Amino acid sequence: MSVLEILQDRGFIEAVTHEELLEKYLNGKSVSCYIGFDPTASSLHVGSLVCIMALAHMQRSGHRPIALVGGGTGLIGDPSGKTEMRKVITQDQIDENKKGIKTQLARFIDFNDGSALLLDNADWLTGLGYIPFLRDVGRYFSVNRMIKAESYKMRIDSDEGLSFIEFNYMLLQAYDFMQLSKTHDCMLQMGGSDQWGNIVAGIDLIRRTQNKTAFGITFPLITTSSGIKMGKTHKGAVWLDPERTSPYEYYQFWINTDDADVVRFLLLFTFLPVNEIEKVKQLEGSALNAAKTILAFEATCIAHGKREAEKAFKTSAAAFGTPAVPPDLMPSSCIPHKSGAVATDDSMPCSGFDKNIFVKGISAFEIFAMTGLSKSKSEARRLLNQGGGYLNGKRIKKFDQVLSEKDFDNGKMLLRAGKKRYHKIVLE
RNA sequence: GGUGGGGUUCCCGAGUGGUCAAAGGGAUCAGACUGUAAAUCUGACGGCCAAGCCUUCGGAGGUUCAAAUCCUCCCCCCACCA
Repeated sequence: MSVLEILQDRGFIEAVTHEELLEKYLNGKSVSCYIGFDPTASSLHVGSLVCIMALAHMQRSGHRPIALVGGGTGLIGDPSGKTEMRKVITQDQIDENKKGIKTQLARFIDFNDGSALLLDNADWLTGLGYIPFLRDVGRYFSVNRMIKAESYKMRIDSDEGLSFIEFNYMLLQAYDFMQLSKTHDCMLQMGGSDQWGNIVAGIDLIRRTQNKTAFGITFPLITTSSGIKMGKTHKGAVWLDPERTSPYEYYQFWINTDDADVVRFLLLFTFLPVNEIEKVKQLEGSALNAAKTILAFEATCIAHGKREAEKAFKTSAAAFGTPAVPPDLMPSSCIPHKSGAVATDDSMPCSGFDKNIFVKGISAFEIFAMTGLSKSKSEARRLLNQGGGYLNGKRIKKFDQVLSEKDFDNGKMLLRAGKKRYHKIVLE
């Protein structure tokens, strides 16, 4: 089965250029393909996961993925599909962010022995001379066509407008593609659907300058079925960096997937065989929870490793009850299928507090603010007043209920905000 | 450079001297219902030593008993013209 079919079956494909030729190109031999990553943040998040998984599939099919960090273009900011101008960031920040990105990509893609590459377009962009660039590259771009491009439309029409520096972004990305085609024989660029314009621009440039055919694939923008952009929660983005989003939170993010999204997400965000995932379609109602558990486990496993996935699984079992995962449901998953998994709370968010605080006694709302379950004391009061605070599973009746040593069991105390957010307190 | 229009709480967006911590919507959070689902309903939604106090309406001053609202200067954005 070809990669293209795999990607197709799994729902990665939004659009491709010259499909038949591409199919041939990919089947003939091992080729290179690239996706650009924006280094404006020090960590990738769930929103980039489709791209990352696509590269991983490419690698699994014997091709060589190239992750291109936009160290050069990051100094500009891609306006495609954006309503606002991107903040321009400094070189130092970019260098810093690049490191983080590589570490995270390495969990999904094997960079050993050149089987995948991480490149930075700063290497060839920052030294470009303006006049030569205009002459060699700029001449091939029609402004008439650019201003009609869908990706610029939003900005052209908006009040904010589009600055010239941003307008150039397309040329630079096209130049990247051309550069990679020359230096790494990389004739395939992939990206989110907002990248279509930029990708096609690169393909055109390669055709005009080298008379060669290059290819492009775009992925759909993944939204949840409620129409929200994938990967956002009350805390903001869901990061791939375990320091920013702990494996437990990551697991929780996935297990809270909408019913309607489970199959789609299993296909996109796990490597489980398509035919096994197909069976999930027959599940209804609460039976889907088992599928969500597998989704969460697999996704966590890929991003953070099996150990962390198991810890998150057990911790969730301790908090929410052990889920029944039928053995015949997606048997390829390495989730503990058999029941009897031990529920522990290893990876539950936890803080240690000085014992004296509880010897004296402390108001519940203060503790909620201190643990971060609530952002401020006001918020904590509100939460508790509305009956959203729980101590060891029992609702806290008054916002200033005093917590003391008596409330500890075996040296620990379990707080909960709302239905899902737990926090463990231990004495130091 | 000229002329006109703008910058409001997470976002959109009302508000043009007191009744404004600021309408409405979205997002978010909690409660009920549930399956750690969706939808729905209810409530909350700046901070704090909490029936009170403090800080917010681009920035800095000023007028006034009282300003997001009036005046002055500055910064930024947009449109049209050059």
